[in-house]
Amino acid sequence: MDAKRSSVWPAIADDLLRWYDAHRRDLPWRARPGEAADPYRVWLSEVMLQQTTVATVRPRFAAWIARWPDVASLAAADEAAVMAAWAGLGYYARARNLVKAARMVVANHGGAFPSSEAGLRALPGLGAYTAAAVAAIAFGERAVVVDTNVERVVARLFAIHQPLPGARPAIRAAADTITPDARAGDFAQAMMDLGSSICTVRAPRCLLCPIRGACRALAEGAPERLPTKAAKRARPTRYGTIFWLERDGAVWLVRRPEKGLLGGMRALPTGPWNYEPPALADAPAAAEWRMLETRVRHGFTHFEIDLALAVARGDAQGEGEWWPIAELDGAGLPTLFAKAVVAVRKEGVA
DNA sequence: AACCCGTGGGG
DNA sequence: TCCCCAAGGGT
Repeated sequence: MDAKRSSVWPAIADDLLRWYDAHRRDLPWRARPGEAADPYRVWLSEVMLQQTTVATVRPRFAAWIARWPDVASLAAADEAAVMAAWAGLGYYARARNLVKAARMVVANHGGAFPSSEAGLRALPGLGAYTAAAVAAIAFGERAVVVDTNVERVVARLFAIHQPLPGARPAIRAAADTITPDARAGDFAQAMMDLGSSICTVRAPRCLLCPIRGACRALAEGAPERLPTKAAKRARPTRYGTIFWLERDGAVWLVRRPEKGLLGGMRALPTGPWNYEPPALADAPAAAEWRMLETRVRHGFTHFEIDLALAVARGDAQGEGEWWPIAELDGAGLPTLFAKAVVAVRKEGVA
């Protein structure tokens, strides 16, 4: 580890920080200039922003802070309530790890976040990026912060043509050479602001870029072609059945297994998800199931699912809970099942 | 080292 | 419509 190495290209950091001082975005989790950052807010925002857009996170961050304003309150929270509060944000392991990490901070660190990159990296849900980002932004440590924005900016700045993900080590090494000792957090956020507003994926606004003079990809003439990426695999379609079992104005909900897809989330029962057309296997009850006309299609990262909707009235078997249909909005269902609820409300159970 | 893990918006 | 993408992490 060479955590205290100064940048090789100080002029790049200087130009970028000057630009940042004039154009920085005003974001709810960002401390005002001169104010101390709150590690809890920095951490929470970084986790929410993992693979998730600023526009999506903005309102969710505010609601979360209103409910759990500090680590101690989150550590004391009921995990099911936390999972429900995360519903719709996706990548639900983030919510499970949020609770685990908060409890570790309280139990093992006296309620204060570790300030070193290595200490942060030991908490669940903090990988290389997030640990570096929190160390830099919340604690001012010099850390090499590489997210997808920084990858793009650096790949262009140094004209790294090797495809991702193979290019990651080279990109990180290059990022290290421009990371300054001072204002590490501002530098990281400046790189991300630059990537999101100037050095964009499709049509970079190079005329507005504060470091265009140093950009080798611009000199080569086609910065928008970098970074290059390995080809992606096709997304297969799977099929399955969602079961809507109703009794006395309530519907039968289950909790999905902790690990795997939508892990730990409240859900409608489903059968197995196969590459064949759906059947009534694994129904939560022996009842007179009726198939609705509407089907639910939903895309995940690596496959698409096409689900039939089976509805019935009757008693349930196994583990689960009756949930008042009128209060389903508060159940914290992932989007896939929220779509099913809309479909059932439209067609009715009869 | 691949693969798994959600969702909503933009072009 | 369809594809790509976003302040990635875990295994």
